[in-house]
Amino acid sequence: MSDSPGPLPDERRAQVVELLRRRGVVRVGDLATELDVSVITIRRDIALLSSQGLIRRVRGGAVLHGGPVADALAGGETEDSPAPQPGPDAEKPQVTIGMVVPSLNYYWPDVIRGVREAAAAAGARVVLRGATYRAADERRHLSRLIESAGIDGLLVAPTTTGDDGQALVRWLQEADMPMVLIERTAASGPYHEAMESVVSDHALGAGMAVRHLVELGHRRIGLITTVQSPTGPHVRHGWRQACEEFGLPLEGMPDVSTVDQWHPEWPKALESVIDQCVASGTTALLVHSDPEAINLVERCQERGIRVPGDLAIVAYDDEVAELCDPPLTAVRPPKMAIGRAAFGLLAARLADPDPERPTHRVVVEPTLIVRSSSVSA
Amino acid sequence: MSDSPGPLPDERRAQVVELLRRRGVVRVGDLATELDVSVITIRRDIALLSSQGLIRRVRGGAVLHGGPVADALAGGETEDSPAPQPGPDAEKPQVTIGMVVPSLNYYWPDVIRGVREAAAAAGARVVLRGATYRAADERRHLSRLIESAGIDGLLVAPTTTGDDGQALVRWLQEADMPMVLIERTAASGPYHEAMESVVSDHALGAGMAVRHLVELGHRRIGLITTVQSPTGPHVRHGWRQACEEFGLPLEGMPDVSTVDQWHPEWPKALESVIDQCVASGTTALLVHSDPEAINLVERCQERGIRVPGDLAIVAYDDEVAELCDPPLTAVRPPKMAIGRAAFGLLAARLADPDPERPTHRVVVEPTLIVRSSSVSA
DNA sequence: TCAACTTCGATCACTTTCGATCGCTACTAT
DNA sequence: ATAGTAGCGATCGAAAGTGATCGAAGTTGA
Repeated sequence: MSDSPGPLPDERRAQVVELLRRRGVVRVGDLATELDVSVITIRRDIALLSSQGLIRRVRGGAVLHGGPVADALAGGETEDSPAPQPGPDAEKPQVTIGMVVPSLNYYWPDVIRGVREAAAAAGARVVLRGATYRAADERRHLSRLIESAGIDGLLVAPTTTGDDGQALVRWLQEADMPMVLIERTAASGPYHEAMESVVSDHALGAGMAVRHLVELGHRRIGLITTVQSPTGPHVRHGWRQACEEFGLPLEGMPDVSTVDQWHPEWPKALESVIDQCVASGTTALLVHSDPEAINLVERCQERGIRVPGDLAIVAYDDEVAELCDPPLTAVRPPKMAIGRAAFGLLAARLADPDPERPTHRVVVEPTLIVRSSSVSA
Repeated sequence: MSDSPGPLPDERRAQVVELLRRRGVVRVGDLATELDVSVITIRRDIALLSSQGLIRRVRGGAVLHGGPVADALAGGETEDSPAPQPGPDAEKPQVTIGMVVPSLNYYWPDVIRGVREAAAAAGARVVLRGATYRAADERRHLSRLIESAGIDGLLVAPTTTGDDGQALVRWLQEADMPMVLIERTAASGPYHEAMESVVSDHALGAGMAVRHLVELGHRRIGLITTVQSPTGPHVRHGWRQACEEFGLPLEGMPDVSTVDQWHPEWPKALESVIDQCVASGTTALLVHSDPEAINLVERCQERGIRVPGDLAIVAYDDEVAELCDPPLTAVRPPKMAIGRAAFGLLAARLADPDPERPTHRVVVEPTLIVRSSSVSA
């Protein structure tokens, strides 16, 4: 060894990478001579750098990832000379998740953001498809995803009701692909084991709304949901349970599953609902979902019914509740947390070597956002 | 050391950083000579500066973040030479979890193993305390853990029933420390929001047992649990639900919550239970938990009642079910998965910068293990 | 197919570097 | 004046890095 000390080990390794970047190919013997160390040291350096995904080791030396030699040999990577991955782990192949949601509007963008955020943090890729709340359409998207190369698992919010929905669920159960249901539940197998799922606790959310209204002194609290909403039954269950817990009257209270605001019958349904509130002395109403709640508030004002003075309103979903005048108190499902938890659950299953990993179901809690439609100024 | 005092410690450290900025790489020996201090002083300086994220320590010296060496090796960082993080903490301190379980026997060792395994994978430390199924004892352990230095979060399976249990839960809710309940649930806050928890789906487990027995042709299925078991009510709920789903008779069927096998009244209770089975024509029995199931099988054999020929038995917990003769079919809660999921949930909360992260609850599915006590040879 | 040559990696010995521990000194607060 | 604390340096065992050797494996040419 020469009089002056050579470079530090990491400094030398950086030189190896730099020389390789310049030349595209390097030889062990050449580097040993240039850097004034033994060939075994250079071999060890190259082995380490390769294991870190920084260069590609070949016999006698190394080549640059993305350089002409590596490109010509693309696809012929070995386990101790892998192709570089953008993820944090050079040797870990990138996981690809297929995701099918019933809509790319309204509720779902925040769930999707949660999934993407968690996937980005984990170095995974997400292939997203938006369907249309119809089982047949959903199945078409799912078939294409499953049949396409490279999908490791599925995040899916399938239609589960009706004959078509039940058939879709059975088809999913037989798909033999890791999957997590989002905001849906289903059972499978001879003992009705549940499928893995991540859901909001809508019953608890509705219960929060009822408790909030009871705290404000209300005792006649009604419920409006829209037909065909998968969330509706859970909201109704929670509303009923909480009313029973407080001994509130259910008999004669508005308990309506109505058409949604796009339906031609909506204006009549809206009048009927308000009439029922007036007739029954209802002083507070939980409405799923936001757009219907906003319409209801506007129509009340037109009829001289003050909100919240005469009728306190709590909306559900908190998508656009804030835009109402007055801004609506609302129950907000934890959409981004749902997305993150769904990705996490699927990733845990994909990463778990145990083929008999038990099914996990995750329930995430909504938040009550108190605004002006339930509390007086 | 020269006559005049050297620079102040922080002054010297600033010089280290400045020299590093100029040169890109520095050696410990060189700096020690230049700054007229020992190499150990420079090593300590470099260690401190690295922990502050200002420089990157390598063997023999340091390199500049963003300098040529660091850039060339980017992506190849090791755990003791991490890339600088935007977070407040360049060298993430080890997370320490306190864990209090009601017993270090029977059910809990596998849960503890699950926690330890997940903690080891995450580089976290677990401080374990075994209590005695008494709220006062549990509270004593918890107080000591909370008051001790360095506990970041709690995994706890507290007594939740009785006045003492409810007081313990309220005390936990006010503790202002991240925690996850294991195999327990509790609500808190003005809207009865749930505390974070990881539980086995014992109702589903009981339902699996009933389905299994129905598949074997049984229609008169009884239930035996032991008083004061936190699992018992969930098992009973699932048994009832599944019986109702299949339209099985509940009236007149054994539905007993008995003393456990250590109780002096156990032999009489056992006789009574078997008498009820004979009198009611019960052909199958779900028994929580294993030791009582084994005792029951033995006593049946003594009375000439064949298992499973005359009475099919499914045990619950699968701790020692296999040791029976015949080996018992049993429902096995997912204990290690529970431990892993509990640690994961707490770790996710500790890692999440969002102070309003919603509460997550995880439900994990048991497994039915079919052995000889329910199927004929 | 086989021999010759090149390359690789395991093993061992040696050197360098690191960090825990302990003792000492200087400084500060009481 | 004294106790406590911070900073420093020496010592020593542990860990990391390096080089030599040798058998094994891969490549090439006849």
